[in-house]
Parts: sequence; structure tokens; C-alpha cells
Amino acid sequence: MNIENNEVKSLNFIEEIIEHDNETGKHNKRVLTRFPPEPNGFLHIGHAKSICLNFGLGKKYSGATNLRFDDTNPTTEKVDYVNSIQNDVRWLGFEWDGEVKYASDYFENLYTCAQTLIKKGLAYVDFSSPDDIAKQKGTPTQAGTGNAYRETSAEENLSLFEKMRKGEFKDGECVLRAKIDMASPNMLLRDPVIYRIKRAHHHRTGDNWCIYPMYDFAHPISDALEGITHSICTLEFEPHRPFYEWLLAELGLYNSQQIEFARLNLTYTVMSKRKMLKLVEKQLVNSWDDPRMPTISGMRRRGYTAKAIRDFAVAVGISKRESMLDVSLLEHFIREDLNKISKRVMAVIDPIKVVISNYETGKTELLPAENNPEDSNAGHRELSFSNTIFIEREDFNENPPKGYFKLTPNGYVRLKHAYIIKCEELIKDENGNLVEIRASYVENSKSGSDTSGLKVKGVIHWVDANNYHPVQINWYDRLLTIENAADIPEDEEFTDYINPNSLKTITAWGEKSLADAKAGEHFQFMRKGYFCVDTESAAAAPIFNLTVELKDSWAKELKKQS
RNA sequence: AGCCUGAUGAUGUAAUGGUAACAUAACAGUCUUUGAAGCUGUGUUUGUAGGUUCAAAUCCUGCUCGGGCUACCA
Repeated sequence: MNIENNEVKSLNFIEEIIEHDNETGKHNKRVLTRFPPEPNGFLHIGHAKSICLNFGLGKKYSGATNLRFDDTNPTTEKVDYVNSIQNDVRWLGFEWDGEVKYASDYFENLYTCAQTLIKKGLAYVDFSSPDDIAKQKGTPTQAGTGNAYRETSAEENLSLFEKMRKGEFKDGECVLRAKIDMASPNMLLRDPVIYRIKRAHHHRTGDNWCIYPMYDFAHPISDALEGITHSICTLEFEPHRPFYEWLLAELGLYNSQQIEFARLNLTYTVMSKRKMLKLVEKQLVNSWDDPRMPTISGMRRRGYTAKAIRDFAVAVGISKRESMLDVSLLEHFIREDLNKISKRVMAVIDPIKVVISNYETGKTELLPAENNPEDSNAGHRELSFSNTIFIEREDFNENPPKGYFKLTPNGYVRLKHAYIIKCEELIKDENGNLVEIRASYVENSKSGSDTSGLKVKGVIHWVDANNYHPVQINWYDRLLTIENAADIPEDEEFTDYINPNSLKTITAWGEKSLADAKAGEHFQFMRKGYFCVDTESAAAAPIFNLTVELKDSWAKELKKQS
């Protein structure tokens, strides 16, 4: 062990379980986890946490991780989702063990397991209506009551179940139920449905089946068949665990263990597939990969890197306590990564023209600019400079508040990578609006060879008005106006809380080099924020998605003053 | 109401009976040709009441509060 790095990272509770199992030899020191998405939507940042957990555990304990699609409900599942999910897992930097697995691979095994249960007198075919089944279940405080179908013989049930498979009954006419305990304090043990009839085309098995297993039945068996040692899922499956264990024990299958942890919640967004689907269907966002979405594909398009997401997942930790993570933590990790890797460029978003009267008209100078002060290998580029430039409107203030140190009347400011200029004169229109600033430049103040001796505190970005590239910007803001979507009253819709300013499209004035920006490339627009070239933008006309703004302590100061 | 489950600063996570740590956020300062980044510093006595112990965030008991469970979804 490295002496300087003797920091012992404490184990999370799942790692403790695994290490304990390794000590007792429960699974012969083998670790095999799985990530089991249902292909009925796109993966989101919460899934990313689960992916990092499962694949991370596989890696850490020299084991492996399966990718298994939980495709037991053909009515909601699509092959498009299967593809996007695989793509997202790989993009995050993980590789599953062997072939992709599907619960549907095990439909035949699952059928046999159901027969075994029937033979043991532990499952029966029930022709009651869904309503009746619900009623017979009782309530949490009232025991349920069984019905006559509970008493059907095993032989009869076996034949009935076969008829279900053969399609001799209509959809919904009957179901196969596990026979456990109608009086159990755990509602999920009151004879749960394990097979239903559903004539729907399955994306993999086509029309081979008209009966499909329920999650509660398919999942434990799939885990056991694959020899999954630790089956990690979210808290809401906790009450399902007794059934998981009951099933594997009755079937005599591998002792996979279900472990639950708290799902991730993030402020100012929604994380349920149902709600995300609604956003897409109601066109409140443009697509599943809209950069405002908390989907992995949306975040990728927004400019998030896999590393930032992985770092975030680690920092968030694993526990059984329900939590609400502040997006600022996510933003911290993307800033941290982008700060190191992104090329600095200049772009003026809200321009005001500055004419430098003592700089020769028609002259153009090329000034060297480092691409990334954090990366000495990033090299330099050349910026063109002339007597007319654009600066940010907010970088000039005629009546500066206390502490303001950008351009003011008769004040000085440094143009990044260029000269110091002095504001000489203001040109206004008939309504008194500022339309142009006349300035002078300090000749011997060029960046890198400044002999002026002037101490100028303010440094601003700018763009040559005679040589620029117009760029389109998608300026994103948080999706919701409310921090916690769970706080929305029940009689209101979360869609009423969508931030009307979550997307603003802006045309900005960028430096010439931006014409060559490639899709997916990351930039820091100096003093503004990090941007990523949208994958849908045309080659010659890059569209820049705002990933995250740079921190702005001056803006904070201004807020305090007002 | 019955069952399950959780409670540590603003937000997360750690401390596994030995005197509360780390990250983010906030605030203050420093540095700075990005008011960015960096660097330094500041705040928690662990939901509550009691008990065990030389010693409790950790163990025990009661209470309070939060979340989940009554889909032919996963």
C-alpha cells in the first residue's frame, strides 16, 4: 500500500455484506451482480447510480456484472429502449459479463418453475376477476380471505396452467397465483399473482407466448439461474424480499440475496419514468435526450461527461436512507472535470460595440491565446483583434455599484489576451440607450509583453467585430421551479411547475475558431460557462448547449446588495 | 390502523462502545490577465425521553417524525 495514500475508505453497507459473505464463504468468495433495467424508457441519473454501484462492486471484488433486461411486460417494452440502455451503460464506461441477458431467455425455465410450484401445491389457477382478487386480499389491518380456487387439485391446476399457455383462455380470464398466506401481515404474501394472460407481441419472443410471468416471479429465478450472488435493488422492493426468499427456497434454487438501497433523488427535476414519459409525450421537452432531462442521454447531450457522473455516484454514497441530493453536487463534479479538459474560448452573449479610436482602422492583429491554463499540452490559438470589438453589455456600467471593477466611464479594463482599454466616450441613441462605447487602448499593454505598469483589476472577454463567428446557444436552466417534486400537492400537476425559462435560444458572437467546433466537443466560454456542441447541429453551424454556468461570485454579491 | 423501514450540520456520506470526519453548499479571507479554478479558515454533539457503561451517534426501552406496502407494473 502507498504510504502517502493510506486513507482507508470506509465500506458502505453492501460492501460490508459482501465482505462478510466472502469471509463465511457463502458464495465461495464469488461476486456476481446484475443491472436489470426494464426496457420501457431511457436510463436516468438514478440508474447511473445503480449502474456504478453494481458494476463497481463487480470490479472491486474481482467478480462480474450481468446486464439483464427485465422484459416480462411486452405491452410497455420496446427494442429502441434496449438499444439506448446498452449504449448508455457502455458510455458510462462499463462492460457487462458475456452476452446481454434477458428475462425472456428464461421463459421456458420460468414455466417449468411454475409447474413445480403447482405440483407442490403452492400455486393455483384463479378465475376470479381482478376486482374480486383485490377485495379478497383484505387490507393491511384485515386478513384476506381465500377463495374456492385455492383448493383446486395440483393435477387440475397443472392442466389449467397448460391451457393458459396454449391460449385456451381469454386475456385476463384467469391468473396463476402462488399459494402462501392470505392472512400475512405482508400484503405481497397474500397469494401474489405470478402469471397473467396477455396476448401482446414481445420484442424478442414474438408471439410464442400468451402468458407472461410477473416481476416478482421472474426476477428471483432469473437471478438464481445466472448465479447472481447479490441482487441489489431499490428500497421499494424491500417488502418483496420475503417472497424472493420463499420462492428460491421452495424451488431449491441458488441462494441469491436481495439487498435494497435508497434510490437517488435530485432537486429541481423528476426521476420517474412515468413523469419523464409524460414530458416527452406532451412535448414539454423535445425528446428523451433533451438536455434538460435527467436521462443519461440527455445529460450526455448537455455536456456531462461519464467521469463526472461516476464521480458523482461515488460521492453520493450508498445507504438505506431516503435522500434528496442537491443538483449543485452534480454541477460541482461536471465543473471539476470540464475545468481540466475543456478548451477556453471567448463568446459575447449580449454585445455592446466598442470602437477603439486610437487603433488603426482596417488593421488586424493576431494575438496568441492559451487554450487551457489547466492543461499545458492544450496549446495555443490565435485571436484576431481590430479597432472594433464586442464586449458583454454587463461588463460596462455607467453607474457602477460598490465593488464593480469592469468597465466604467473613464475607467480601464483588460481585454483578455489583448490590451488594456480605457473608456473615453459613450454614444447613445435618441432614447438615451447606450449603443456604442468609444475607447482608447494602451499600446504597450499587450498580454505577455505588458510594460505599461498599469494595475488593472478587471479582465473581460471580447470578440473582434470584424472577424467573428455567430453561434447559436441553447441556454438551459433547471427543469422545475420547485425543489422537490414530491412537495407538489396531489390536486396539482408537476407539469405546472415546469420552468418556463428552462430553455432560451440565443445567438451569440463567438470567436472565429468556433466555426470548427465538432459535435460533442466541450468548451468553456470564458467567464460564462461550459458548453457542449449539440449532436444535432450541422457541421458548419454548431449549436452550443449550456452544460453549466461558471460560478459567479460577483452575481452573488450583487444579489446581496439588492 | 397492521407490517416493513429509516432518523448524524443546509445537502449527502463516515465514525461499527473510546470522545463527531469527508465532500458539496454557505460565509469570511487569500490569490488571480477568467470576480472561474486554486489556497486558508468558520459552523454539527448525532429526532426525543430514559436506561446500561468508567465511556454511547453506536447497545436496550418508550415516544415522535419521515418513507413504503392493499397493480393481471417493474
